[in-house]
Parts: sequence; C-alpha cells; structure tokens
Amino acid sequence: METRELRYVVAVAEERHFGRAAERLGIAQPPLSRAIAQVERRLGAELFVRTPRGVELTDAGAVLLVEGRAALDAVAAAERRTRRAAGVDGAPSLVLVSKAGASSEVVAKLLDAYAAEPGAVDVDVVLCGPAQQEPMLRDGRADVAILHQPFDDTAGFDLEVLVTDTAQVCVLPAGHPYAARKSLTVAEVAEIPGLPLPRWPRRDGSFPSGRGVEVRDHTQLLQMVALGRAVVVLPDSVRTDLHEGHATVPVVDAPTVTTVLAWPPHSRSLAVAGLVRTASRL
Amino acid sequence: METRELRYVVAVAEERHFGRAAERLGIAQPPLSRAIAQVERRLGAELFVRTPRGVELTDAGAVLLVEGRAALDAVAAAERRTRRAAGVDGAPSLVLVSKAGASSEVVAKLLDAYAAEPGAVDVDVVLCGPAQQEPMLRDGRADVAILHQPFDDTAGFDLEVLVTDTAQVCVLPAGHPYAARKSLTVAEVAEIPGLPLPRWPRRDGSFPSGRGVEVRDHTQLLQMVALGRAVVVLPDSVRTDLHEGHATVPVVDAPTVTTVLAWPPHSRSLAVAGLVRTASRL
DNA sequence: GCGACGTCATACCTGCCGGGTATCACCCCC
DNA sequence: GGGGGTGATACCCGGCAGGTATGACGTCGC
Repeated sequence: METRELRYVVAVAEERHFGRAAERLGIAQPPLSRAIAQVERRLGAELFVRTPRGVELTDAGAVLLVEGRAALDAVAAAERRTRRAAGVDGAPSLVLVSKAGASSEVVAKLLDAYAAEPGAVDVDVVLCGPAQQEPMLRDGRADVAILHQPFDDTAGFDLEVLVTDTAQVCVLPAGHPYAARKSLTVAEVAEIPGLPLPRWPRRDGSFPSGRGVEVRDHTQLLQMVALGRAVVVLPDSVRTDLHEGHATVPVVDAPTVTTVLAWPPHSRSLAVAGLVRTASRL
Repeated sequence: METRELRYVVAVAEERHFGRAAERLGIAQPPLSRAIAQVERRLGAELFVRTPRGVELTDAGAVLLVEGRAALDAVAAAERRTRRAAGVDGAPSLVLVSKAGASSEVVAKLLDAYAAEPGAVDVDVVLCGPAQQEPMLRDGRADVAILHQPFDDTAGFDLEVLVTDTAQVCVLPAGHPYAARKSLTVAEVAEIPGLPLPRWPRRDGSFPSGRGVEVRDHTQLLQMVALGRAVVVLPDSVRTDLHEGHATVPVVDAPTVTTVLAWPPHSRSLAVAGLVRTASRL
C-alpha cells in the first residue's frame, strides 16, 4: 500500500466524510472515492459503510485508522531523521523535547554532562505541551524526550530513569487558607473549594470538559496557580522553579513520579546512545 | 515519501548496487536511478556515494535504511492487520508466534485459560526460529509473541511476564563425562572439549562464523545435543521436553531467564488485551 | 597505455493512472 | 414530491513511472 493511499484512508476515517476528507487532502472528491474503492478491493475488505450522512468505520477500517497513523508517523520519521542526518554541517544535532516549564534542573545537569563528553553533538531543546511529546518522538520531529511516569504514555519507547521523586507537594496560591496545612491527601486537593485542578489538552488539542482552567504548559499552569485559579500536585523538585506567589504543602499519598529519558527503540543513533550513556552515569 | 520510493531506497542500500537492486525489485535499472535521484533531490541529501563498483551508504543513507525498514514494516503491518480484521468470518483470530520447540507448558496453560474466557477468539500459534519473531511482530504477521529475556530483543514492545526461571541447566548428551558433575559454570560450559555451543541464525538468515553446529530451532538443537554435537544452557523448565538422550547439570551462575508475552505497544486489539489479562492472572 | 568491462546516468518514448469536471443515483427531510 | 446533501460513475487529460538504447566514467588486464 502506498503512503498516499494511507493518507487518504486516514483522512476519510477521521473526517467520516468523503467531501471534507477530499478538501483536507487538497483533491476533488471523485478521485478520493475511486482510490478508497481501489484500496478496499485490493484488501478484500470494506473499510467504510456509506450512509447518506457520510461514512461509518467498519472494524477493518478502525484497525487501518490506528495502524495507518502509526505507519504514516514512521514514514514521516524516516524522512525527517534522514533530512536531519544529512544536515548542512557534518555535526548532526539531536532534538530533545521536554515539557515547557517542567523542572529544568535535572535536564540542565544532563545536558551539561553530555556536552562535556568527547564526541558530543549539539542538542536542540524543544519545549511543548505534555501531550505533544509522544507524537513528536514517533514521527521523528524529536529524537529523545523527557517524560514523567506515570503521567506520560511511555509505551513503545526505551527508557533511562533520570530522577525518582517520591515526595510531592501541592502548589497553592500564596496566602491561601490551605497553605497553612502541614500536609494534604490527593483526595483533599481534588476537593479544595474554588480551586479546581487544571485541564490539559488531549492529543488532538481539544480540552476535556470540566471546571478547571485550561493550561497548555507548566509556565501557564504556575501562573494560573499564582493567580488563584488552579491548584496542582507536582514533584518536590519543582520547588526550585516557584516564586513568591506560590505556597507548597506536602501531599502524603501522591504516587511516585519518575522522570525518564525516552527514545524510539529502533534508534541506532550514536548521539542518542551517548546521551543515554551520560544519563546512566548520573 | 511514497512507500515505493522507500522500497527502492532500502533495496539499493541493502544490495549496495543499483543493478541488483533493480533486479530484486523487478524493474529496470534506469528508472531506479531516476527515482533515487529524485528522492535525494527532494530530501536535499545524498543517500549514496556512487563508486565504480556499486554504491556506499552516506550517513543519511544509513539512517534512511534503518528508519525506512521500520516504516515499511509499519505499512505492511497496517495492511496485514486490516486484512485480518476483516477476516471472512466475524471472529477475528489472533496470531501468536513462539519459538519452535520452546518449552510449551506455560504457553499451553495460557492458551487453555484464555480459551475459557468469555469472548475469546481463535488463537493461531505459529512456530519459527528465534530471530524471526521480532520482525513478525513488527510487520503484522503476528499479534503477540512469546519471548525470552535477556536473549530476545524486546525493545519497543509491551510485555507481560509469564514465568521467571531462576534455575538453569546445562543440557548434555546422555553419558557424557560432564553429565556426572554436580554443577557447572557458564565459563565451564563454554569450554567443554569437543562440544561447542550451537550457532543461531541472525536476522537475515545467515550464521555467525564459529565451530558450533548451525541450528534453527529448539527441536533441532535438542537433537544435536542428543547426537553429541552440541551443548546448551536452558531454563530448568525445559526438562519436561527432554528425553533419554539427554542429561542435565545445574548451571550455578546463569542469568535469570524471563518468559514474557510481548505485543506492539500501539495495539488496540481487544483480543490481545484479553490474552494479556488472562496472562496477568496466571 | 589502451581497450574491455562494468558501473551508474541520461535521453527519449509509451502507456498507465491519478486527478479534474460533469453528472448520476440515492437518501433524508422539509 | 422536490430540494439539498451524500457518495459513485463516466469521461478526459497530463504527468510520471517504466521500458529501451546509449553515454560517461571509472577499474582492471594485457
């Protein structure tokens, strides 16, 4: 199957509509219909059930949507990494993706240590929202990522543990009544009156419904906390990033957070290997 | 990039020769040259250095070889799994791949337990040589595999531990002088006069050089041991598969072998999930 | 050192197929 | 029952993938 056909199938599966899919693909509707029909004929499987309102996915169509996305990511990754490996200069650089505003202490230490290594290459640090890291790693826009278990989906990546934060704190606006507490539980934090937990964007950029403010990165998050609009539980190590607008209270029953370095398992990049070796020595 | 182009690049990279690559692809050499040139132009990168004897890979070419194979596997997996999901009957089946002749006790127990579950689907068990399992899982010919850590490469798969074998034994031909020993070390096993460790095929089917006999699966292996042509260290649990031609001696310093159930991390298959749930309860 | 050979690149042609426009068949709903 | 919407079909056109013939350019052997 050609990637063009995969893109067509994924577009139709996502739009549930030939016309909109064609528009998104920048082609007319009839060629799209024909291409999908041809794919279905070759696979010997109906992918969509045509209704007067658009299309529904069959089981096979649902499978091809998931698998096709993964395959398209892999193709995009191949292209991007090749282009980068050929980079203008002979020094291929590495792209590390981290959450905007996440605790930078450990990462800075890692990058400093790596830069001191013989044969170290330039590392571009890219910051983005939490849900964007995994797709970036999958489609080759990034080579390594800083992820946090158990919050990020680390399935399918190789990992090296950087830090394990057993202690966690609740970050509150300075002067909030709860700031005087000696400790809190997760359940208590979730029920603080007038201070809901924030909402993070999903993979597609949309937000789940709820009362909390919408935040896209940790910088926004901490600002919202300082503004008295949100409360959040974070690893103890973020205390170094806080300022006078914040207060912290230990949370006694929070899960252990592990900060890990993650990379695609088939990566054979010497640069990634060097970074991992450095990380394993810290 | 189209999969056709990826196939071309991978073929040339593997053959190190335009003519042979073209033959393998079933096309003439000139269109292949043109297609590769076009890819290079679009990527803005030289993939191959042309020599009078064929071609060498550039760094970018090496990257695209590795990444391109992964991408082609993903595309093939998408196609295969879709075709299977659409299967003639409404009962999509699951393909489990295991080593030929590997200890079947645990697997049999797992499959029996799964078959008793409500909603269980048919499980096709496919046996193959050890090095073939990983590619089969990657390109969609299989949905789940039985792998053995630390010998198999489990990078990039999700895992569920089935058994942990702490005790391991050296399998010898019955009547061999060493069979009388009370215990052995790994180093001693490697040095048994006249009984080298066997050689397994690599991913591409070729064998590493050395003295040991060439074996492709556990059945052949145990036969070679019985014939006095090889010796091997295996988990204690294989004792159930041995017959009178074999003798076993405990190996005191062998690494722990873990038998795991492995599947592609993005798998959303209900059938795989059910099998994993069953495994986790054993 | 010069031809023979083998490499990959180039030139040119052809037929297929991907894409466009126009239109149809069908369903839903007012 | 007609209008607006869906996807399917018919037909045409241009680009490009593939083929053959040939060239440019090394290496090797005599």
